[in-house]
Amino acid sequence: MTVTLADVAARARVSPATVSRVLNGNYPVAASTRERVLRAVDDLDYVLNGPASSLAAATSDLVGILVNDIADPFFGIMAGAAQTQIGGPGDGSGRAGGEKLAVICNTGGSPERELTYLTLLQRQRAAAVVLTGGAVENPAHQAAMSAKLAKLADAGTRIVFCGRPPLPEGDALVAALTFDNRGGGRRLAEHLVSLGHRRIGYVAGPPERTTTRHRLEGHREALRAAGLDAAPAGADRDRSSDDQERLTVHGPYDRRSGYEATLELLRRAPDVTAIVAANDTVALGACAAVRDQGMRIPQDISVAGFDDLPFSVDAVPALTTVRLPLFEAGARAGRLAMGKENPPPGGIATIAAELMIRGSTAAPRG
Amino acid sequence: MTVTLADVAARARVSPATVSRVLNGNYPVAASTRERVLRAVDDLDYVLNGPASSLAAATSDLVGILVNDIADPFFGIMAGAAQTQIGGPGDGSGRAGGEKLAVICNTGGSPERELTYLTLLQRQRAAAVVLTGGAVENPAHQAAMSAKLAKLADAGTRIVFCGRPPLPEGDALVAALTFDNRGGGRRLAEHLVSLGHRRIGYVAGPPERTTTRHRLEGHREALRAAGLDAAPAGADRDRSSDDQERLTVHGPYDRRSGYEATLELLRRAPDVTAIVAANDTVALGACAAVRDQGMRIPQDISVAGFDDLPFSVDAVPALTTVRLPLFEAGARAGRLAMGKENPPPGGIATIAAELMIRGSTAAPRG
DNA sequence: ACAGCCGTAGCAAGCGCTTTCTATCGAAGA
DNA sequence: TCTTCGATAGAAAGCGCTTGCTACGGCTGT
Repeated sequence: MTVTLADVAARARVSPATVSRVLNGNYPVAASTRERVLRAVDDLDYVLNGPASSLAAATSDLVGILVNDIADPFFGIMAGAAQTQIGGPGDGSGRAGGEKLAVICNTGGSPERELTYLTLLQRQRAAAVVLTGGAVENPAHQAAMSAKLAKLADAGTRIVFCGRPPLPEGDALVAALTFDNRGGGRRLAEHLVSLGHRRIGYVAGPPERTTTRHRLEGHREALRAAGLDAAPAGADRDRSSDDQERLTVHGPYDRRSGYEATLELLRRAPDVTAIVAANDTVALGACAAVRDQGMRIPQDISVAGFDDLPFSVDAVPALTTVRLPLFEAGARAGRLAMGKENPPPGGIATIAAELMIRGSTAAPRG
Repeated sequence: MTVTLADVAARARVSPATVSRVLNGNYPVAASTRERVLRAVDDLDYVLNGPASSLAAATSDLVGILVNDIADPFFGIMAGAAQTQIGGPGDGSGRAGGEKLAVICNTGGSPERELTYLTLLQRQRAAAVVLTGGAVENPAHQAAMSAKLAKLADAGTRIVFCGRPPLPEGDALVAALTFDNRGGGRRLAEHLVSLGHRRIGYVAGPPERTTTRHRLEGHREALRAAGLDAAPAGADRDRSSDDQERLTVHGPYDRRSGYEATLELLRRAPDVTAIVAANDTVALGACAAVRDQGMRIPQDISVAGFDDLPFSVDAVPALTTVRLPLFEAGARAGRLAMGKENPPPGGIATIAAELMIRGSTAAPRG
């Protein structure tokens, strides 16, 4: 029924070994022979049997890309970019050059699913794995991840982190590209402070994620540097951090959560003059909430986001945010996964975040 | 080095066949034996060799999901939804129930890459393939796709279309879920007409895509029904379709194209009172262009989109659009791919599109 | 003119798993 | 008590491909 290597070999009047070598191009084959084989492949419409090939060669051409939420452009952009570097141009039949199959795995942010996908990829003897986005800061899970990744690396799978800090004991990893979330958070807060804001609300992501923590840390760093971590006049100095807590509301990285958290924030601290959101999607929700409360942006309250997703510039007013070069980072991660690019010195590179000042932030009134 | 089935068998003091049967759970194995095997699997940290398994069983647990642009939430949402139905909960090791590996393949809208990915999936003996989004209307490519899909189907791969019309000779397909783009386009135009608009610009997608054509056809259908396909007073009746052409500008489905096409449209026909965009992303660009021309939405000009992506409700003013149940459709496609759900009668189901009237459309002035 | 090589092609042994067919054991039926 | 059958387990034959090693010419060098 299906055409096998042997069929091609028979038609080309050569041995299966020769056909294999023509297809893999890693062994000298006379030009005339090669041509004959290629013609036979074409005539028979032969398609390599991937599993058989992977089994015999002990490696596969699968590259896994793990994302937290593929419906979120933040991940979509990175994954798409990575894929451009992975799925080669392809020649249709036979096996092309460095052509690999990039597979995007949607963990939904769940640690279990993350591990499950890693096992699935391990089972497939994946050539590489790219882990994108923030990690969950749970010691047990991190340990499990480390162990799993070590096993993958042992089996020859290349590991690349993209926009994700390397694991504490980042032994076996090939490369890590991490975003300067802390620096971005800091610069954003500095911007607001310099505009004159003193009470700044923060709509944060889920507390257990590294991304959330880093952005928030940068934010608070800036406030502290500006002497703004103190509680309002008259309050006990020791309560300053409590106050910061009050100005921070956590929730998932989605629009709805941004809306609700902002409402909650406005209830808790009606005197905030600016709101920083965990990311642009959340910021959109925050904007909606602010407006629904009858306030104008930025006249009554400033709002800022993070990531600079494509839609952010089209928000009205355009969203002040921190630009992360998602496409570039994803592409680079893809190249690293393919071994097309050398890992950065030390295995880890920090990618700069650029402050984009737009219309949604302004000096507070008065 | 790596643990194999045989190692597990040795440790559990059973034959490899028994281990295989325990893992696959499709053959009676005494409870005590099963337990012993499972313990051995655990002790040795055994992970099934996917390629070997696929080779022997002649099927794999890969399910391919083809998308045009994974950075676009339109596809991200569908793909993510499909994946929720495909990647089972997973039990970590061994082989879980209906657990499959969903792989998202980003074609970038390129016909060649689409075929390449199909070949790659064929090579992997994928269990199913889900094709999402509009197809390119090129006879040669469609023929190639038909042939490829027929071959895949022959090999036992299930084929599901999601938001994509079935191929002309849709023989081997299992199921097709198509969006009522035409109906949506029609209702949207009817809405604008009923508001009193007479000159409606259309910022369309790439001309060769089915989605583009269907939406545009629906649009023009409604205009025709309203007697608006005629050229402006005084013009030759025969030129009416020329006029429609003038009111239509094609471009890629992205924000930037929406911006530029709108500028072009405004130049060509400064008298339009409403602009319908190919989709929400394009609509955002259109809004920006309109505003940059110093016009207000909807007072000076109405703007509408298509898809109802999450950010659309947050645009200012909120975008009138046509809601497509992307998540539901994606999930259903996933279920169909898994064989968890029966295909619709006739193999093809049309999914309704709902008009969402929001603030970006209003009656024209005067 | 002969040994030694280089350039090619073939042989055959797996890669690790699934599955058909066969064997075995104990209990139930005659 | 002996046969029959159901429930389990094992033996072994591949699945289709890769690759180390061998084989075979024709060249080159002496």
